Amino acid sequence: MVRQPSINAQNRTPLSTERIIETALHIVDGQGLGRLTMRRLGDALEVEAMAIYHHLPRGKEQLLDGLVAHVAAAPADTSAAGRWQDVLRAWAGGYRERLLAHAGVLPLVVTRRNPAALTATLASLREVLRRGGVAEDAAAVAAHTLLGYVIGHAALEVRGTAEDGAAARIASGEGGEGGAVDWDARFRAGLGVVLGGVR
Amino acid sequence: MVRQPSINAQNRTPLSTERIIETALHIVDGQGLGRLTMRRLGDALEVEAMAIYHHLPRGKEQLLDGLVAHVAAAPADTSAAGRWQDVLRAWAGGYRERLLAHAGVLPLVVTRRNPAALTATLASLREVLRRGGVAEDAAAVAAHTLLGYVIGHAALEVRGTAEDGAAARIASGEGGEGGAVDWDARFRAGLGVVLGGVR
DNA sequence: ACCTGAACACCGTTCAAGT
DNA sequence: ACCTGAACACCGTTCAAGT
Repeated sequence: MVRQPSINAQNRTPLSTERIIETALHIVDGQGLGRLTMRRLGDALEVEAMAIYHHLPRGKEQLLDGLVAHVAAAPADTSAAGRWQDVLRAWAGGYRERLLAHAGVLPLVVTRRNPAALTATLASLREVLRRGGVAEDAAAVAAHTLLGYVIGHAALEVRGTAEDGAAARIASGEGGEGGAVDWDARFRAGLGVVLGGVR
Repeated sequence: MVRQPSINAQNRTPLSTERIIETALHIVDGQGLGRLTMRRLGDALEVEAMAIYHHLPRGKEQLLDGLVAHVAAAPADTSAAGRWQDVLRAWAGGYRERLLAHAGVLPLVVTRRNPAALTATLASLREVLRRGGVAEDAAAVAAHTLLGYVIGHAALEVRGTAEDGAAARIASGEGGEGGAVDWDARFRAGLGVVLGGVR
């Protein structure tokens, strides 16, 4: 493939941190985290890989931090009307979908990268509970428990537990649609367990 | 460093899958997942990196699968006496410690690798609940919820949320030992929320 | 200021060869 | 059967150079 750098360089929309992160997320969603390399990212941006370092001086580390921030920082609506149970149920559903849509970054969310992303989310959950009348200590525990559950459940879900499906099929005979786990229903049920346990 | 291959090769305990996995886990625990390379693992085993492929034909993929199996496959004691709540509380405490002791492999547990490891653990939780008199459907939900919570909480804990500690310090004034989060207490409290929600 | 191109020190893995 | 050594196709990153 032949390039015409000087011509392309002028007609291209310039590089930006925003565009780099979004392109990287697109690669991870489409091909997996293992195929996200600086060189491939450069190709997708129609730029030499080394140009990325001008916008992200800390290199790939900073790129991965940006991905985590982009998917894990999704706070609950602290000004929403209604019971806190409903507000948190709605948040949890959205957050789960977000994590599943970008399952490739889940391992990064779990690693130490980018403390701020999850902390903002955690603070919003605590705020919803406090405004709903839950005591300070119980709110801190519940916020942590809820976020832990949502992340942990998403992790189990992503792994796709084929054997779990097989076990359910054996236990339930031939009823239903063939024994496949209904993840939506199971998530909602587990969410009920968690929210129902908050005092 | 000069080697004497023929002499060393004879005096060394031979390579085995067991020894390879354990040495790899030692590297991950001590230096982090990012520093686990086939060449470094070979050095630690006092062997050329390529010798590992003779025991793990699928290479690094198989090595990582082995690490997950080694830490994530820790089923509950299905024949334990006492209330199921106490059995599961004990299991959860042990499993959490296991995950925290090998925090470097948590990202691997979260990824698709090795479905069998978590499935065996999940089945044991369901069995404890069923023997305790919980209905089939509720047991499946509770097992999933519990495992999800323990993994998710461990993930939050590993990230060490420094900002969370700062927020708690502001909210609580100068009481206690300086406002640091008591992770043990928080884990137990969250566990109470989850177990208390099971019908 | 923004991007390129060559170079460096690594990776995982294959493959022929040794014992 | 078990291990070695060279080789291949990649990595992330630095650095001098171009515009």
